[in-house]
Amino acid sequence: MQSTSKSIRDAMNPDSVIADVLLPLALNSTYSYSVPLGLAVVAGTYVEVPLGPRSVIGVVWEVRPAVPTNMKMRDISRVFDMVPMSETHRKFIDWLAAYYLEPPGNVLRMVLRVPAAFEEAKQNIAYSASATKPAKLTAQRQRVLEVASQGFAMRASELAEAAGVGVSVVKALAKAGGLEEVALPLHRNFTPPDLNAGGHQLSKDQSAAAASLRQVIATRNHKVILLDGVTGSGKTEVYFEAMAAALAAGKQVLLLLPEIALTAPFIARVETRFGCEPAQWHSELRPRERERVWRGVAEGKARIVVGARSALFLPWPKLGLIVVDEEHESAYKQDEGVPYHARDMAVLYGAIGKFPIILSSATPSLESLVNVDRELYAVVKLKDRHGRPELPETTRIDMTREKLDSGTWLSSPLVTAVAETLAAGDQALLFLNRRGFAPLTLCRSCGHRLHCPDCDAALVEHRFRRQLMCHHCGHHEPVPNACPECGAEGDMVPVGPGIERLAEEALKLFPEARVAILSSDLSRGLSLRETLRGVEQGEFNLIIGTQLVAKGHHFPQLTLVGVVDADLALESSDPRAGERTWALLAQVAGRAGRGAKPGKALVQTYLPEHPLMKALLKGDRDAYLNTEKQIRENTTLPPYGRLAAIILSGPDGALTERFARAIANAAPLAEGITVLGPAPAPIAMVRGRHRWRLLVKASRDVNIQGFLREWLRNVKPKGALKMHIDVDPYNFL
DNA sequence: AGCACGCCGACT
DNA sequence: GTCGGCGTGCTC
Repeated sequence: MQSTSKSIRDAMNPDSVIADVLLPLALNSTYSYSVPLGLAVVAGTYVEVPLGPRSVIGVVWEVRPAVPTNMKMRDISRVFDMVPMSETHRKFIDWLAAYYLEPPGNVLRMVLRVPAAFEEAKQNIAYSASATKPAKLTAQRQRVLEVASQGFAMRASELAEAAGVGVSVVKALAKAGGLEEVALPLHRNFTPPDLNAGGHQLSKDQSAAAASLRQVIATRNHKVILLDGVTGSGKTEVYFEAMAAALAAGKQVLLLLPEIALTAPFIARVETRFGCEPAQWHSELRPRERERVWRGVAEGKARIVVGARSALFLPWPKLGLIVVDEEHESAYKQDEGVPYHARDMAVLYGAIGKFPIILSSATPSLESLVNVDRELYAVVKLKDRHGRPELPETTRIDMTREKLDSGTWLSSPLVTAVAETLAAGDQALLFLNRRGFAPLTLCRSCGHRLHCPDCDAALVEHRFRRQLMCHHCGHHEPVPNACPECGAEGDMVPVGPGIERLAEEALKLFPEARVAILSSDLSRGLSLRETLRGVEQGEFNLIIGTQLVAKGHHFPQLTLVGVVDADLALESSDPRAGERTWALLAQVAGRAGRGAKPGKALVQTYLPEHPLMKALLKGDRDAYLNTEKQIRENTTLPPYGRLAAIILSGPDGALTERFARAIANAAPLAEGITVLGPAPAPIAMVRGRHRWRLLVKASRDVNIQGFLREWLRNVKPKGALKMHIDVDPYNFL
C-alpha cells in the first residue's frame, strides 16, 4: 500500500499540507490531494489533479495540515499561475449549490467552462523585416521583404498574401534570417473606462434617482434597489451613474441582460457613456473571445461586463455592483442543467459579497414588488421624461360582440384603425404571440389532430417552411395531404391563427402595405437584424410580430398597436399567467407613441370583464397587481409561499408514474409543507420521455431545501428514470 | 463527466 | 469461439 505509507510520511512532515479540491463533476464533496513540497497552494488556487486514469482541472476549496489517514491520496500535479478564485466567489458557488440542491461540482463546472483559459497560450507570431540580408534573395523573397519593410508586423499568411507568394516562402525567409519574429499580444487589451466620457444631461427626476443610487453604492453594503420606470423614463442613464460610482470606487460591474437584449445598439450606449468597449459575455462568443473575457475578469482588467445570465459565474475578484436589466424577464431562469434564476442569484451574490444590486424594469416582477412591500428592497421610481402616461390610450375590443368570417382574426374596429394609421403615413403593429401558420391541424373527416410523436403537443404548421413543427423538440415533418388516421385526402384543415396566417389576412386587407414579419423563426429572406433596421427606418409600415417585438426595440414611427389575442397567455392554468400577460401587453402597448406622435393601442379580447383588461384600459398597473398579490397570498403561492417541483421522467409511462408515486409515498410529514401529486407534468411527454411532477408547497419560513434533502437522500433513479429538482420553478402549474 | 468493468446478441 | 452493446459504479 504505497499510498498509505506515503500519507504517513506526509503526516510526519510538519510542513506537509492537504488540499481539498472541488472538481467540476457531479460530486457532493471535495477530494483531498497532497500538496508536493514546492507548490504554492492557497484556497482558490486553480489546480490540475489526477483522477482515476485521467487528469482534471479543479479549484482548491480548503488547505489544511496533513493528518495520518488511510485514505488514498495522490499529489496535485500542477498549479495554474492565475489569480486565485476569491472567497466570495467560492461561497457563492457553495450557496447556490445548496439552494438548488445541486452538487457544488456541477456549479463549478459553469465557472470552468473555458478550456482555452487553462491551455498553454498559443504564441501569436508575426514577422517584420530584419537587419540581416538572407544569403539567397529570390524574386519572391524580395517581394516579401518589400511588404515586410513597410512597417507593420504581419502574420505569415497575411504577409504571403500581400506579397503574392506562398506561405512557405515567408517561413523559409524567416528561417534564413531575413525576417524577425515578433510576438503579438495574445488578446486585445481592455481599455479602462473613462467615467466622464459621455455623461448625459439628466432630467431632474433622473438626477434625483441617480443620486440616491450613488448614495447606496457609497455605503458599500448589500442592498437591493428596484428601479421602476416605464420605457422612455431613462432608467439606463440612471443606472449608468450607479455603475460609474462603483467603477470610481475601483470595483468591477456586471450589467445583466436577457440574452435577446444583448444587441449592438445597447453595447454602443454603454461604450458611449464609459468611453470604452465593455466586455461582452453570452452563449455565442467564439472560444478566443471567451478566454479573453474570462481572463480579463479574473485579472480585474475587464471592469465593465455586459452579459447574459451565465456572466454571474465569471471568476470575479472585485465585483462591486450587479445591474439586472429587465429583471422580470423569464429568460433569467435557466431550465437546462443547473436550474437557477439569475436575478435571484445576483441578489444572493450581492448578499455574500456585500455590495448593492439594482433591479431595473418597466414591469417589475411580483416577487420584487412584494419584496419592496416587505421593505427588503428599496424602490426608486422614474416617470416618463416627457410626462407621457405609463401606457398609451388603450381601447378594448369585445370579441364576443364582433362578427368575424371564419378564418379571419381582425375585427372591423382594428381593421379601420390600421387603415387610418397607414393612410396617415404612420406605422402600425399587429401583435400575436404565436409562431407559425396554424397552431393546430385536424382532419375534417375523422377529427384526428396532428401531434408530435415524441411530445404531448400539437404540431404547428409553418407554411413558409412547408413543415409541421413541434415547438418542444426538434421534430418536424412535411404537411400530409391525406389524414394519417383515416386516410381521407385533402381534408386536413388548419385551425386557429399563427403569425403567418395573420400576415396572409393582413396582406389581403392592406395590399398596399409594406409588411414586415418579425418572428424568431422567420423574416422572409431578410435577416432579423435587417428587418428590424428596416422597421426603425420606416421602410415598412405594417409590422406583424410575436413577442419578439415587445423586447427593447425602439420603433419611433409606430403609432398604433393592435393586440390580436390578448387572452392567449391568460388561458394557461399557471398562476403566473396574469403577471406575465400584464408585462407582455404593457410592453407591446408601450411600443406605440414613443416618438413624436402620440400612440394608441387596441386590444382584442373575449374576456372584456377580466380585471387585467380593465386595469390595462386605465393603465393602472398597481390596481391589477394588487389583485394578483391577493390571489397569491390567499393560496400561499410565491412570493407568499415557497415552491419546489420534482420532475420524474422516463421512456416508460407506467414505470415513471409508479416511481413518482413511490417517491410521493415516502415523503415525510412536516409542518407547513404539502406535497402535491404526482400529476402529469405540464407537458406530459417531451422527446419521448414521460414526465410526472410532484409539487412541494411550503410556507415562507420553512427550510424547503432541508426537507427535500432529507426526503430524497436515498432516492436513486434506476435505469432510464431520471429525477430533476427545480427549486422556485418558473412555471408552477 | 469520463472511463472501466461486466454481462448478453451477430459476426470475422 | 470473439467483438461490442451500454448499464452501473467509481474516481481523492
